[in-house]
Amino acid sequence: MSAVLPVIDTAASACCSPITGGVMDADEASTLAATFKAMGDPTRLRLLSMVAASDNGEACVCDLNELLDLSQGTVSHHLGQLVKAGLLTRTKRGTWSYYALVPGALPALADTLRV
Amino acid sequence: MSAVLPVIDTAASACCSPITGGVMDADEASTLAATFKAMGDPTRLRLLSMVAASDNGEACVCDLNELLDLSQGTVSHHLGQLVKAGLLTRTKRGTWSYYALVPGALPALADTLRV
DNA sequence: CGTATTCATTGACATCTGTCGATGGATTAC
DNA sequence: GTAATCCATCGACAGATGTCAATGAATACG
Repeated sequence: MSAVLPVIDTAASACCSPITGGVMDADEASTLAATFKAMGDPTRLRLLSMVAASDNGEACVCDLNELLDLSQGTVSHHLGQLVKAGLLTRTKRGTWSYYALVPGALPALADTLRV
Repeated sequence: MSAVLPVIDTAASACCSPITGGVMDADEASTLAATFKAMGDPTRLRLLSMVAASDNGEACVCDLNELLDLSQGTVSHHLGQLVKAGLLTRTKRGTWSYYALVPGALPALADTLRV
């Protein structure tokens, strides 16, 4: 039987060659580095964990904003970064914006760190 | 005799609570973010892969410097960042500095990304 | 309608970061 | 000892980044 590979077509999925799988070329390194860079900020890491921990796996900015001692504009900026990095999705319902983890994005990133 | 210092209190060893394991507090987020930040640069990612791919799992700056189109000072700077982040070790033998992966550092980081 | 709420975007600002060239210390080779 | 090699560190600089306050667009509510 052949293995079925779930295809996740995000920025995160593009960086799947493990770090320890030989010398990386510049392009691959840039792509993967962009994702790690998005996670290289405490606020964004907390946002990720808050989204992951919220009910239904999604949270709106109003909830996130209260827990962080930052202006609304700053939080929105960080959320935008995470979306751009392919780690979060944004869904607008009415006045609210709901953010959720991109399925498989974090595990795909974890795979690049496997030995 | 000098005192024995067996404790490796690096950033990598401290970040073991998974991102999806509940809302992270600020301290934990800062510690983990520092490690991801160190990996958020293409050059440093390439350096990691080059060290991992080299014989005996270690490489000297002279080798690394040739493959990257950067000045020696810049490469040394990046290597210092990776050491500071707890991802590489530095061993000086004679005139040469050899860098190697900190055992378990990358897998520990991968664990923080598990769902 | 008008007002309030939610949130992305903009402009401004201080700080951090990546890069280089130069310097200097340590070690090896002659 | 002198010269050469290896490499960390320093000073400088342009560009990126995190933050805020203010603005504006879209929607909901009266």
